[in-house]
Amino acid sequence: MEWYTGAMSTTAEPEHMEAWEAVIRTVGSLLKTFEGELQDAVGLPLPWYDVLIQLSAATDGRLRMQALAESVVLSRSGLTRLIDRMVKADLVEREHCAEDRRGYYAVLTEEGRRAFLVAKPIHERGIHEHFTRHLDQDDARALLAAFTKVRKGNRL
Amino acid sequence: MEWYTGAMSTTAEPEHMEAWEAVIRTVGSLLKTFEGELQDAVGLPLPWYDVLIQLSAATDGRLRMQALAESVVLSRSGLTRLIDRMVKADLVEREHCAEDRRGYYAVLTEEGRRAFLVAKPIHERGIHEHFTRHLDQDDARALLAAFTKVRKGNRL
DNA sequence: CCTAATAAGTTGCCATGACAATAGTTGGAG
DNA sequence: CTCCAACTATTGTCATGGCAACTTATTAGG
Repeated sequence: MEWYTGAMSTTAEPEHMEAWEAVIRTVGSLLKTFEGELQDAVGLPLPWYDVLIQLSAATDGRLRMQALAESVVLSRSGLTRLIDRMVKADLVEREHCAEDRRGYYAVLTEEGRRAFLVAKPIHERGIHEHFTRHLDQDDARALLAAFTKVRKGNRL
Repeated sequence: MEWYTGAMSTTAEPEHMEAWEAVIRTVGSLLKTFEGELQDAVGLPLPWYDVLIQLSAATDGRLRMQALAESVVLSRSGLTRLIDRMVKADLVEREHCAEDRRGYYAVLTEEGRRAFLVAKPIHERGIHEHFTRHLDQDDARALLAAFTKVRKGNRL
């Protein structure tokens, strides 16, 4: 279907466009803020924290590189280097996969678990302070509903 | 661009945290999609397009580097390099600022205006296809309202 | 005025991430 | 079986962005 050809493309739904604009600018700024807070408080970059979250949520604190890359939304090569750094920092270990010898697991170390437990409340406070504090229950519900629709619509 | 989910909350606002997670995940994927579409169709990276938007919206198609850096959410040095590339591509010119000789304007060239006019409908169609198409008027309004609150609350 | 403090942009240097090519592994078709 | 296509992860190379130092210009204080 082509309802968005011709005149539509030059005057496309100003209210929707405005919403998107507000979303990306705000999210961009918030991410910078959160990155700074985590860095200052625990010396942990946000991508590291994201890996810690994913591994902490996984059974046995381990995930295949593949799965981790998808949940972190980072390229495979990007994740390889990220894990390299975290291994060097003793937060994560690599473990050869027994069933499929092509694969590797990234596994949380004790140090990694500790770092996560320290970082988590700090980051959550940041989210509250800069994001959720400004929203009431209806806002949050509407937001969640809208973004869920978009995700499903794009099969993400 | 980097897209990191917050932790699932154990605190008092699971619905808010969930909303943030949905936002950040969805936005991350959408940005990758839009970047790819723009790149394929016009060979234009998303940050370039963002600069073109800002300059097109400004009077005389010109903005101080400082102002541009803020609206694009990039550090000053980052913007310097971005503008360097766009100058090399003839989309933008630098112009010495008369009132304050420390300053520079980034100014749209004719080529820049044309590139913007080509890219704009493509990008807007992408936004429609992957984002706004899945939202009704109420969703869009709620979204805009919520993110506006957050922005004001953070003085962004 | 003249000097110190501040501001606007740029540059050096480094960290991070993407893309393409590569090595090792698996599994299926003939 | 064997060979080849597909898959997992890593590596080489390069582009991009940030921080801190620096240059040049403006402003404030005495």
